[in-house]
Amino acid sequence: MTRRPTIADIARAAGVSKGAVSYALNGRPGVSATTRERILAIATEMGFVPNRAARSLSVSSAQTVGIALRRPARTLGIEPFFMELISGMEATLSAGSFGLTIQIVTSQEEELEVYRRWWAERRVDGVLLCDIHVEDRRIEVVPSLGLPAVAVGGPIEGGRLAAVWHDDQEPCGEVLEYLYALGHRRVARVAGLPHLLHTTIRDAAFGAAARNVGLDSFTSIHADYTGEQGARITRRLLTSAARPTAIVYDNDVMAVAGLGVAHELGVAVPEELSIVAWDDSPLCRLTHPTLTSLTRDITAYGSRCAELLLARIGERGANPGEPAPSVQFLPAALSPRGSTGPAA
Amino acid sequence: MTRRPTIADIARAAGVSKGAVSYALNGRPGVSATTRERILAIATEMGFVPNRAARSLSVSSAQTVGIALRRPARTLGIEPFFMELISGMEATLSAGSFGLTIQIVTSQEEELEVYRRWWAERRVDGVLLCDIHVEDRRIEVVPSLGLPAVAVGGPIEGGRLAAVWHDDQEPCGEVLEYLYALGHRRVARVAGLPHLLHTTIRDAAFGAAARNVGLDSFTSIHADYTGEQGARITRRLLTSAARPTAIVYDNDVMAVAGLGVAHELGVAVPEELSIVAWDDSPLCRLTHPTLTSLTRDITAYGSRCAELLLARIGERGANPGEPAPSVQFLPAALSPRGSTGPAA
DNA sequence: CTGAAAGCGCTTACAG
DNA sequence: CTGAAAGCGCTTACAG
Repeated sequence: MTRRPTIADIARAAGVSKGAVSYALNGRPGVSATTRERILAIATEMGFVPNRAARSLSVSSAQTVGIALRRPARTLGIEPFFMELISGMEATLSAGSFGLTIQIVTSQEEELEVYRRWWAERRVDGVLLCDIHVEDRRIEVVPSLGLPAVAVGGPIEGGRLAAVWHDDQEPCGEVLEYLYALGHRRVARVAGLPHLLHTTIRDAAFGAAARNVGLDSFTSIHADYTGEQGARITRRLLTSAARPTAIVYDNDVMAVAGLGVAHELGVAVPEELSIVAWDDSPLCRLTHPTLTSLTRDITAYGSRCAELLLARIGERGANPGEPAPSVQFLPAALSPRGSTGPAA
Repeated sequence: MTRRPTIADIARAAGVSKGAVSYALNGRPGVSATTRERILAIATEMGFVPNRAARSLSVSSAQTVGIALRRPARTLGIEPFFMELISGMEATLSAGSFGLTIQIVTSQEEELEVYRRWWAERRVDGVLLCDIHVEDRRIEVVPSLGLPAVAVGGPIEGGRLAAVWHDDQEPCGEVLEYLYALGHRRVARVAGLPHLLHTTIRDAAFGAAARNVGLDSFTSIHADYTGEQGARITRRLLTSAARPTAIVYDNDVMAVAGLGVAHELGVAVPEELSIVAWDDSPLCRLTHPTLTSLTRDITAYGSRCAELLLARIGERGANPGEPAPSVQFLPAALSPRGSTGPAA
């Protein structure tokens, strides 16, 4: 195995300067068409691939985007959401020949530390922020580092942090109208973590939709997205005096757990209980009955987030005063399946 | 936001050469204890963080490990396995201040292309290989590139590719003995993809165990790990003439789908059918009844793989002739839960 | 259009 | 123990 060819080798072989090789390789003016051709031919023949570190050092850009996932290891795997999101991001990143570097963290403090280090080391050019909280230090800290960033979810007040988000008002209305039409009047919701921005947005949207539709009762109980809490809360709901006839869950995992509890208690789905999962995933088609869900294209969502981040990186420092862009994505749509039916 | 401090800035402030700063920062001989202290103090005061690209260019190491995942986007998310594995890898990598870069690919050709590019660009120092096939070009190609690599799973014949694997004979025996003790005589297995090394190893191990235990019948049907196929095959098994009284699944997703089919067909679990899932995951505790599974600590497994890879990277070129290490991990252990019981 | 040179921010022999 | 210098492999003004 011999040493990898460098632009110096190509320059020598072509009888030109290293600068000329660089211009030719990068498709910039500065070399004639004929020498460009010749240089390119020699480069491919030698199997030349530019050294990333050298390039990064020169242009001071890492050609890499980072994502820090703050989830306990045991729950990280089970939600299909993240892998789908990452897969979508990665597709557009690698199309732009950007890499994706990933780190698991356990606290917000650690997460911010990772960002500071990554940015100081110039290891990444930008980051994607997940699970925005209502009071989220990242909203202030990350922009103030000068680190380009895009929040997955929003909208975000303040305008310094770019975000990709989607309207929840419409899908919340769609779900409750659908359940109402099926005759449901007592609906419960097993919600996500109360300090997540995204949960509070749904809290408001569902509240408004419940009033519009005219349900007799609509209660949200906050949980942590795990199967354990999904099961426990469902058990409580199904054994309560005024048992709901339909339950909406803020993620697929809790919905599947809820279905399990219905089986356990001998409550027939959908005859005695209708179940709706927010965020469709293959999980929702694994069960019997299959779960009615709110579908969004998470892969495409991830792609959109990555696109915006690349754009932000590209225009870095261009318009420092302007508010950060806030991009709206398609709202979720209802996919009716076997777990919903007429109220008993 | 001013320019980040470099070793030149520190050298100037400390009144020493850049070399001295580098020695001090890296804890190498070449500076006295007192100057070292002084340099370190100044560095921390200035908030110095070394530029990765510059370091990489000098030492020609990227301090990064890569992993290419070859799964269709729609199935990637649902198996908790990968996220848990990645989480475990990432923990030991970041402890060694290595980064993890990830890319999704769709074919083996593309995967090899990614490795070639990563290595040529010196973007990674090594890679982790997943889903080893029976006839796998990577086993030959990757070592011949000179790219340090560790296979997740094995053992691998040939000895040029390091691997971390675990014995499947013992857990296969444990499962079938357990089912036999419960009175099961006709057992079926919904297996993984037949061209995966890991599937063929289980094929052999289960076959041997079935003979040892003395089952009346044991048949393996190969599938692709998706819920769809898990469901379809289960439906076929449960409607066949000599219906099995127990089914073992090669992953959690197919097992959950199989349970759904049992519900659909009105086959009571575990009264009329026992179900065992290989690879315990939170998924297995989401259902009712909960699934008896073969448990292994995937996070720890990922850590072990990363450790071996870091060791391989460290000893790069040290013993070119020697066969690659083959590290054995703990075998899976049976976790009995609600989905198994006495045969009808 | 082309070439020679400096620079990115580190590390590491090599002399004193 | 310490300093001055070269080098890693690129990019990019700056002269011709």
